[in-house]
Amino acid sequence: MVTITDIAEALGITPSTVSRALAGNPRVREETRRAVLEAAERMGYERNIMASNLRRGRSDIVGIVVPRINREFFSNLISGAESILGDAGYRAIICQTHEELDSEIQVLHTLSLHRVAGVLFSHCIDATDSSHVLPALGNIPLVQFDRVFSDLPGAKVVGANFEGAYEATTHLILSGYRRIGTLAGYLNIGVYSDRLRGYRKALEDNGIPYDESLVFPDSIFRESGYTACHLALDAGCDALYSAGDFSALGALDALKERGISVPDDFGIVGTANEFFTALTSPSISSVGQRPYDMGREAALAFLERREGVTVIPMELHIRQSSNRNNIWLK
Amino acid sequence: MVTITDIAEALGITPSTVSRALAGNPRVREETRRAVLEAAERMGYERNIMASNLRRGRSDIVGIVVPRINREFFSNLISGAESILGDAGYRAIICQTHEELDSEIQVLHTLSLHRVAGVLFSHCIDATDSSHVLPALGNIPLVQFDRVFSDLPGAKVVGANFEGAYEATTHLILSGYRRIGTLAGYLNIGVYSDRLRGYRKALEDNGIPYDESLVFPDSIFRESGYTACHLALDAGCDALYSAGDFSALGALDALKERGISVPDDFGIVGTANEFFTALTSPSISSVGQRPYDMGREAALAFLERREGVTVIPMELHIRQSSNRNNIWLK
DNA sequence: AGGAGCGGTGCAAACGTTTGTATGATATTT
DNA sequence: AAATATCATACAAACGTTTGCACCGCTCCT
Repeated sequence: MVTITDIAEALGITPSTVSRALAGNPRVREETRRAVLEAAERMGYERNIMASNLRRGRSDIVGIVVPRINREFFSNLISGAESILGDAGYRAIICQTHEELDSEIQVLHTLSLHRVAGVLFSHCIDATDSSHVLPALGNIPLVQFDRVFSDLPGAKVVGANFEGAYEATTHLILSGYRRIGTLAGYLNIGVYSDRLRGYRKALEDNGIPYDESLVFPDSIFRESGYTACHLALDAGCDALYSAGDFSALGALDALKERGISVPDDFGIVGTANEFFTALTSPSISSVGQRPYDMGREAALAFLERREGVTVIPMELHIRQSSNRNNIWLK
Repeated sequence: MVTITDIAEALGITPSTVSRALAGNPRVREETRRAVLEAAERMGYERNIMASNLRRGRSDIVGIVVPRINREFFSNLISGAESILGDAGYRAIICQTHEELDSEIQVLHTLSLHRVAGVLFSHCIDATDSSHVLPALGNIPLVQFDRVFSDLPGAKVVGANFEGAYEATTHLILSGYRRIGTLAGYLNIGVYSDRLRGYRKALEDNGIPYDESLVFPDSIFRESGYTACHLALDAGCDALYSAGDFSALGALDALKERGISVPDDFGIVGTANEFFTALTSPSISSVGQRPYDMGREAALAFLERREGVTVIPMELHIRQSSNRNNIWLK
């Protein structure tokens, strides 16, 4: 392996000058700089990242922490973040917490030990408050996305959850559904409480009283969506706004089981715009979160050491599950 | 930050002894070792990974290189690998190539610069031969999985593609389909050529002549599957074994467009057992690859510095798209 | 009794980079 | 002309760990 010392010897100068030349430090003569770059190229020099990291006290790696990577939302978000980080000379190290708090703490701590340059982070469902984050992470720059703790420092990038849920619920109302429940997520998490607020506001703005008995919290998985949908049906619902797509899928399972026709007799809108929502029968309407853009924004927020909250608009994708009487499509 | 020097001073010994004690080196007295561990714990010592990496010339990070992370197969494989690597004290850095050769070379090179402890690797479609790998990667331990170059050193972990395709095709034959084509993948890639061989063998073992005009290569995406299925229909096919699930989905699109009833008049089996295959109407039969196990095996192969090929069995999941006359399910 | 073997520890040199400070040579000011 | 500023480079000390080698004291052998 060729080092800066080798280059220095070859040129009759010292490693420090080589280092500065390579770093683009203005305190080295242009002529010297060119000679160094030429020699480095010719000799096949490649900076020893580990030595550089040790000396500078931090690495060129950014940690991306997500609950799971096999979600359309998170995997696309990661791709978006990678595209920005890569251009800026950073590498991403992707970590899954599998929705487990212990794993989340562990992961943050490991990233901290690796002195990563920053962490892009979406916390797991099990994390009810942020008290574990800073102790595990130390003073490493933090950017939160999607599921954020508002009391933590650093930038936050979130979808327009309130507006998205508002739009989805309004859409159900305009489609003529009258008793609209919601498969709410975990209400201690901001994204889900925002969606619930949006749902509620949409009802109230349309003169429909908000009925807490039609709110089914903690249902974002297929199983819990299935169970909650049965309860919703028993409560007389004829539509559901679901804060997740997997729970919307579970609801569809329940409706099929009961032989209820969707969208004729029951409407559903999910959230996240997972790939599969377009494939089910009926296909599932869903409020999409533009994850790729969120990933890019999160990466930019890190690079620019941004503070404050960036909100990414959401988009309603109307499909069969809410397309009553075919009034929305074709 | 507390260092081994701090611990050494606190105990009146030298950093070298502390280092050896922490590493579990047998050349340090048991009593000393306990004292060091106790002091380390008490003082909140945490090894500086960057210094350790620099000195040892390698890191505790393992690179996992896949074409895309938003595939059920790859994301589950990653989870499997992570579970093993984590227990062994390694961290995974996940890299996507997005099926682009340039990106693949870049990624391997970056991992090499980071002196990762090893690389678990599945190459992209664009890579027609292995000539770029070793130059970019240097002498870092390599484990290939799924899409492997047989001429590269190191362990390989692959699904039983031949057997899987054989089973799927046999299943179609037993279902009474008579003119069975195949949506083959990129035949310069081992997994796909193996699947084609399995398909062919199954036909021949059942007295059906292999007809090259029913082989539609390069179709593993939804679009290419759609196009190829139209061609297959024109060629008189009444069934397709597809080497991918997305192409099977595309085939379903084409069949719906033509109003052909599946599975009554046409049978399909895909490959990979993507989540969505169970959700379409009709649901898509698929040969699954047990990605989680493959990930575990790949990680173990790295840890044990294994050589040679490990084959993971595949499983046929029979769903509606090939369940003619309801003979297989219910 | 003298030397060999061994268990436990210390010494010091790495690993390759970065960076504060010193140095020497010009250029600029008074 | 002397003092001062400016520029480009050199010097050397880090960063914290690991590890070959040296060393010391002890036991065991012949």
